[in-house]
Amino acid sequence: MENSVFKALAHPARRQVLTMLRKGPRLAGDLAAEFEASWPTMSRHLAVLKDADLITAERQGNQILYRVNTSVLEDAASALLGLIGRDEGDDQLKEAAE
Amino acid sequence: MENSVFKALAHPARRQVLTMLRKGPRLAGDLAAEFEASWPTMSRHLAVLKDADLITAERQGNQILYRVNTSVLEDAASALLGLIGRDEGDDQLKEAAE
DNA sequence: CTGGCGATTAGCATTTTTGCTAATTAGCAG
DNA sequence: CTGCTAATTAGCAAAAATGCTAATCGCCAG
Repeated sequence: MENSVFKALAHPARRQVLTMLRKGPRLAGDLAAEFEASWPTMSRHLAVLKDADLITAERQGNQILYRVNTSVLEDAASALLGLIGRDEGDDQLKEAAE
Repeated sequence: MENSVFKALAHPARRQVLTMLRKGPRLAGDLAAEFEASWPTMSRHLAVLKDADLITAERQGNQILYRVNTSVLEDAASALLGLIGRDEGDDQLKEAAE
């Protein structure tokens, strides 16, 4: 679960996909067009992201619309912040507490 | 170099090392003792973390003391939050793509 | 039904990561 | 120096990730 998220984030192309989805949902082909990699390669990157629940896919007739799943991204960021030394001992924290 | 950070975070054992370092610096052997993996394996995980600048090593006579580098961890968390398309509040970061 | 487009799946080769044992380095004590 | 402990590096094999081309699936127009 959490593991697949960080694994998914490990590849630059996949992080870039998330960056592209930041401004809003986009079609698979639209995303693939912006990469050097072949279409099937991008398709697999998208599958990895979907597997990690970082994005969701929605069919729109002929094409497929992807959108970012912000809550999972937030959880990951939270987990990282939780790794930063505080006096408490829980590895799951919800608030950035700034 | 963001890339090496996320790559380093991709392995559960390495995230667990960071968790252990959260409460304070620890000796390499002390860390290795808490894992099932062999000592050399842990040594390499530590090397990966050090490569990503997520931890720093300091010799203490016979042993080596590791401590977490919170700023890099913060940067990574920031990068993740930056991937979220929310336009309220904190938006200060360099990009995580590439 | 057929053709075409969007996208994924299959299958394969290459590279990277992981994890082990054995060998080595580094420091300290005598 | 020798011996001992702490930790890393070397070298290898197994597993996983990456990326390609070719084949396939899903959907819609005609």
